[in-house]
Amino acid sequence: MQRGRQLRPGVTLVRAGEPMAALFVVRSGSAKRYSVTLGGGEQVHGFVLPGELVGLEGFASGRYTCEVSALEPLGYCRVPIRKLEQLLERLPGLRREILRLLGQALDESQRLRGELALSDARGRVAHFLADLSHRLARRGLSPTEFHLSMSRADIARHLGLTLETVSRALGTFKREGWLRVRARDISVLRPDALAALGSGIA
Amino acid sequence: MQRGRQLRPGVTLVRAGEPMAALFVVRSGSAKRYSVTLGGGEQVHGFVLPGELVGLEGFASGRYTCEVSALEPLGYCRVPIRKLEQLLERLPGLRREILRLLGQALDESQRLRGELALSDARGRVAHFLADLSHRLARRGLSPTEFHLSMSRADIARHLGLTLETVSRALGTFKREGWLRVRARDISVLRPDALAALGSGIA
DNA sequence: CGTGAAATTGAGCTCCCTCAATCTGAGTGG
DNA sequence: CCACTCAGATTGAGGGAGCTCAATTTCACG
Repeated sequence: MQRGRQLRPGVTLVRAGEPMAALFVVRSGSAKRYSVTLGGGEQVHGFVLPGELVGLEGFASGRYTCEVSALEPLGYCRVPIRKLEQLLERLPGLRREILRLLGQALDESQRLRGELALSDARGRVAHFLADLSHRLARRGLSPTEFHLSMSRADIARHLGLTLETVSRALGTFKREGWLRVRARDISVLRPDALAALGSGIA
Repeated sequence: MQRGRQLRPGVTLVRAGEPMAALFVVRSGSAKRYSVTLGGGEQVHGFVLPGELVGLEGFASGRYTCEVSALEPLGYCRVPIRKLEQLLERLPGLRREILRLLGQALDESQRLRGELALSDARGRVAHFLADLSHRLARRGLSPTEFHLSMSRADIARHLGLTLETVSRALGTFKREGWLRVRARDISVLRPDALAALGSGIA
């Protein structure tokens, strides 16, 4: 396990198609996971927060299948696959842990897919914020006051919307008194309302 | 590995919330993966074809997170987790294989999510058919002549559409000469056109 | 300040959803 | 053999959510 590495905003951590030589654990900052479509557009798969893993999809073919690039200064650790396999040989607990992490990623991805299928625009944005809030809280950060490291366009491409629609949804939440929005700084005033809307209570 | 088991249409193979005691390999027939929303609706995650695995998401928490029920008479094998862990202890190849399978499931789920985010109704239906065709072909079945074991409503709930829209999309494809549709029997006449539309060439 | 990118806001239009009627086909009983 | 039934699928009409295009406005950075 190699640690203490650092990346500047905009720099790419892994590229689609590269052989998967390592997993990465994000320590600080945030990153964007995306792939480039045939038309040249970006398909945003999600955002990586501190404490989360990068590169798991690579197990499928031995190559990464999407790009991950830093949105903020990104601190991370690198876990070489060779090293990981050696450890898996000896440590049954780690075996279970890596299976758990993969299962979690899978479950989460499916839940996100369901969200897309069921919710309308406002529901998706609400869910996005509620999810972000939840993940920040798990890392001991404030679930109600945070900074969006990604643009409205990134959020839109992640949620299958346009950036205008994302902006309007935020505007609605603001008007309803659920949020305070100042550019990319968010204050959540009514987490319950967001969570409800984001869970398909709509 | 216990084999030769059989299930009747409509019967449930695993239930959400049950402890994950085993993985399942489908041998014949097909199944629907879904979960029940708070409102009582079905959220269809996908369909399981012969040769595919059921239960992988269970690694996340040790419990299954969605229901899987047979659409047709379903032949399957049961792989107890205890047994699997014993084998993982001794067989490095199997360790890599299970990681590969989980990675594949994750990658596929993310690709599906992207599809939902990018495509319009016809694109989603085209992608659904192209994907089905591809998966059948991998199992040595005909990629151009097949039977849909799921209802239009199931397809719709899977794609985040209404059943009417699915029906209309199929109608369009038929009118354009891309498909022959007779109830649930599909003949693909222009696989290229479907694949193109389903890949976001739209 | 000044400049350019990002975000907000507005107006019109399109695609899909909603609601409703019709059609098809498989299973049942007379 | 045929009428009946009922679920699933198709088709039609109308309305609304979100996309497109375009004009400001706000914000970050020099």
